[in-house]
Amino acid sequence: MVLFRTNILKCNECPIRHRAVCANCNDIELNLLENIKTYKSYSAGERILWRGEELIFVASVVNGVVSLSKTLEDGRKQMVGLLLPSDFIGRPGRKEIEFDVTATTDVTLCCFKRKPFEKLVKETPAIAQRLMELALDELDAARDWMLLLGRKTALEKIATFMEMFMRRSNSQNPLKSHQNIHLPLRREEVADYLGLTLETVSRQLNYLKKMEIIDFVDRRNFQVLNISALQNATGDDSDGGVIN
Amino acid sequence: MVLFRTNILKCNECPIRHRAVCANCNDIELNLLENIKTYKSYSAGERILWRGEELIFVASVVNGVVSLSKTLEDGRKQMVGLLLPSDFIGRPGRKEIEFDVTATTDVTLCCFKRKPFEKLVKETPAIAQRLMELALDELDAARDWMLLLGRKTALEKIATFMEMFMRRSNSQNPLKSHQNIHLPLRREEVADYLGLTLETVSRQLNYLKKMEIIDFVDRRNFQVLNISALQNATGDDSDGGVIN
DNA sequence: CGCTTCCTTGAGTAAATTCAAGACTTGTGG
DNA sequence: CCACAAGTCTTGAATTTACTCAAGGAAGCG
Repeated sequence: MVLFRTNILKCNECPIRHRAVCANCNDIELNLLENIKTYKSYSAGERILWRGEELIFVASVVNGVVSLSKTLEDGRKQMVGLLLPSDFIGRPGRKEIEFDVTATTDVTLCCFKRKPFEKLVKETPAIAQRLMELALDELDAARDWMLLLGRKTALEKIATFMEMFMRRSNSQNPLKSHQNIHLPLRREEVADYLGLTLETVSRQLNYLKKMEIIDFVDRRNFQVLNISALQNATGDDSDGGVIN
Repeated sequence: MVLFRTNILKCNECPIRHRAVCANCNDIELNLLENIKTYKSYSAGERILWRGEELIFVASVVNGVVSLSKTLEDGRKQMVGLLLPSDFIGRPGRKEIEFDVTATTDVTLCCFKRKPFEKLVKETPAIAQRLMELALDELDAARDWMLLLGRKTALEKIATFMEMFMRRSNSQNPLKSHQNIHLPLRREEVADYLGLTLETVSRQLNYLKKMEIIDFVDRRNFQVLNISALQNATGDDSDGGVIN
């Protein structure tokens, strides 16, 4: 399952140092984490954990994209989480997870054995608090996702998805058009994210292209040509939910 | 907005004492909560909080049902949370909420002013830990809900919903048929929960009746006549997700 | 009783799916 | 370097599912 062990970075040099579960830690607390961490790498498509499997480790995503998904008995699949670098896998007090965890791209994880980590959480409020923040952020995201799955049209789903990737992919200049956006998912994975079929995803993406709202560089790389048209197509309130 | 102030119960006599945010508290901690709590009541249909509104209090649901919902600009609505007695409204570190909070039935809340409550949370690990558990339970529920919204058929959605209410409504004898199940939602609210129209909800409920899987006592009260047929109709794994 | 709200049912429609075929990409071995 | 295979994506046609629109019936409330 584990392909190779990546060279382990010093926490201080870690790209996710200030966003991951360790974000609020001081140098002493960081050392405690450093002592129990190991890196594991997975190649694209590899299964990291199966639903129901006992969690022997918890982990932060260092790089790559990880998907969480659930499947019905006849194989219909729904993605229920998309983890980017600094996101966390595993929760305090949970011995197992009730979804599959898959490496969508090549992935490196910063892993902690569950039991020593949970001991550390109990003794370290900075970690406990950060875990809480991460869980609440996921809950917020899950609720927006539920609105999308339950009530948006295929076009609105695609537009929402592209708009989200636009914002996430370049957090420095979030609203500049014609920037390259890398899409780390195949059409089928986008479909599983949005509750659509891959054919519908393809059709709607090509519709947005025909409308000159987006353009393809290649299958996995896009540009947004018309940001406000894209945002209008999401179906969300034009103010993005901000009041006043 | 607030209709009347219910007589305030002693925490020790409170029906949600052992499931709510105070579940892990000892008598001393309970006293601290008791000193800052007030009760508020709302009648069915009343709005408790608007999206974006500043949270001046957080609360436990003492009795009644509270719904959390999001709305698109053209009015399409999706329920994103259904809170029953002992569930909690408001999260540590969150000044506002990004959904509407509505009393679905007559409701009594046990309210705490946000700032004193957050101070108490910081000083009381038992409360902080219980809040974490409640948030993680909600996250698990949200992920099952996403699978339902994204991938289940109308019939599977309805069956899943009824099966959930069956389990929740009588936790003593969870799997006995012909028990009365009270449904605290109107057809339109069920539709908003499931991402359907109210007509489709009505049709599928009557289909389950025609199949003699459920029976109506009246509009709001049902019996499950055939539990295994209902569970088969949910589309979920027959083992309920438990792996050895 | 009469009004309002809620629910049911039917007919026609629209949206997304399914099925099918073919084109483009990428990687591999000759 | 090319040929071929596997994987991925696009596009079209037919179908299905759930929605919309419409009407009427039942229940709850003053």
